[in-house]
Amino acid sequence: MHKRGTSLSGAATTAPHRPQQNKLLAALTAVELEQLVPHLEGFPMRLGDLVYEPGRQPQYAYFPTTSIVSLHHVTENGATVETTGVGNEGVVGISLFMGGATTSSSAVVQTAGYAYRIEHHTFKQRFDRGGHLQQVLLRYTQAMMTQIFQSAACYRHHSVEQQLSRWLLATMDRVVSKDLILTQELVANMLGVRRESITEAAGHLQSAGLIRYRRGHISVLDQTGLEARACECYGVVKRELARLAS
Amino acid sequence: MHKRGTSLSGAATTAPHRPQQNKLLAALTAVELEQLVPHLEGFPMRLGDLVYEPGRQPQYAYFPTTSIVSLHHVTENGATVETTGVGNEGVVGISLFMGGATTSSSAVVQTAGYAYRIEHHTFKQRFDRGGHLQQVLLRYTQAMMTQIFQSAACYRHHSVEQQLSRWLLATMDRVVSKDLILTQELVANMLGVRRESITEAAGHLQSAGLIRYRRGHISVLDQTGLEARACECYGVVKRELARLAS
DNA sequence: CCCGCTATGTTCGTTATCGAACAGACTGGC
DNA sequence: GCCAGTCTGTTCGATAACGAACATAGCGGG
Repeated sequence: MHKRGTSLSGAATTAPHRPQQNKLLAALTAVELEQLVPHLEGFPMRLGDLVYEPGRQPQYAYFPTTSIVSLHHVTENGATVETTGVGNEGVVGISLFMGGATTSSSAVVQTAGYAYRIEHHTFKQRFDRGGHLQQVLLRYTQAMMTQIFQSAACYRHHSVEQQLSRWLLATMDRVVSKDLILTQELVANMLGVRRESITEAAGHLQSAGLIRYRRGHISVLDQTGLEARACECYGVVKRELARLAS
Repeated sequence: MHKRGTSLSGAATTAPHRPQQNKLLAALTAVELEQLVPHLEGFPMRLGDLVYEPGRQPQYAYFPTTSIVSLHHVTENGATVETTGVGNEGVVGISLFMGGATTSSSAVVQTAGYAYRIEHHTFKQRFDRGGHLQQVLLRYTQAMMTQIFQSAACYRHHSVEQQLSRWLLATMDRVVSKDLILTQELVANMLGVRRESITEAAGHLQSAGLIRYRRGHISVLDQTGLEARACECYGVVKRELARLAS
């Protein structure tokens, strides 16, 4: 009586995660995706997990769906900066198909969630076939480069408060919830500034009514207002990502 | 005995410019290079020439031989930073094969000299054939990303004097002469700092006997000493370029 | 050979960020 | 319900880089 639905409908409604939640995978043709799916392994990403270590050959590429991974650069004396964040719009593991084997960056899970991962040989193999998959990946790589260009300019010329605003907005765009789970210390490491500078900047944004935060949480209250405080970098990167994704 | 070589050796010694002076072209197989040569056009690069304009579709890719091109990012209020320099180790026009069409950067000739250029359709076509050319270009792209990662960290964490040292060393590596033709104003734009800051830093380096400069010229006197003053970024990028070029 | 342009030098006060040190407050686990 | 550990708030002085204004000096074209 009930339950006459084929297994498909049941599966579709109950499946909590699908590869298509990642925009790069979603951009593939049906055929390509189908061929790739057997090699994709759902993988939980826990906050703080070290996905890539600089100088080591990575074994997998990761397509985040609900998680966010942060790519970092660490200087000799331990100071860090985020070079890019990767959410469901991208992939972690560019170097696997670019040919360099190792990366100079480390990759850390910044927001817990899910990702699909693929073994590096298979990944490279599929990339080398050319076609749409290659095109999608290269375009994304270029979008990533734009992000880094912009970040470099931003680090040089914009204030901590502007950068914080920008970073919060960019992170919001990658998650569903309006509540980000992270400490000020963590954000400080992302932006490569002191924790106190974040406290101060966040204080300003809060008294302006743009965000609200408590121990370990930050919520954006007024996205538009925050955009006005942020530097142009946010908009530039967002538009470029949209342009290259189309 | 020796010289049993034919006309080839003669041509090699008299030709003032050869595509092989560019390391990427030199890394190609003989066959690939031969197929590419008919499409390569020798091209003089004059100081200050605007090679690429942000947002415009470039018509050529450029393989510098003796020239240096600087990729810039310009912020809304006109402030600039160099994101990468491209000399004979690279190519200007990544976006042509990455698929994004336009670039967000502008490219300016920083040191006059020579380059070989190739029309963008042909370039893309050759790239899409895969093979060694593609591999070489992608590897270079990755090296370029490393440079930008490092620059971002550098802009955040290192002093103007360190950055100036680094930049001078990197530039020296790309030219034959020990005498760089550039003003302090120009260098300031590269590093995204005030001209006065460069005057000050250069003054220090000069009194330490590491460099010598006069109106429009800077010469490096003590490369090793300069490396000691520079931040790690110089060495990191140099090693990575070497690694990925091999 | 001189004039004007442009590059460099120098000064001043101002600002953002740093670095260190410590106080207070929240939260999760027992 | 308490305690330990961690996160946040606040202070202080130090410093690097900024912004503007002006002085000097070298170079190249007429």
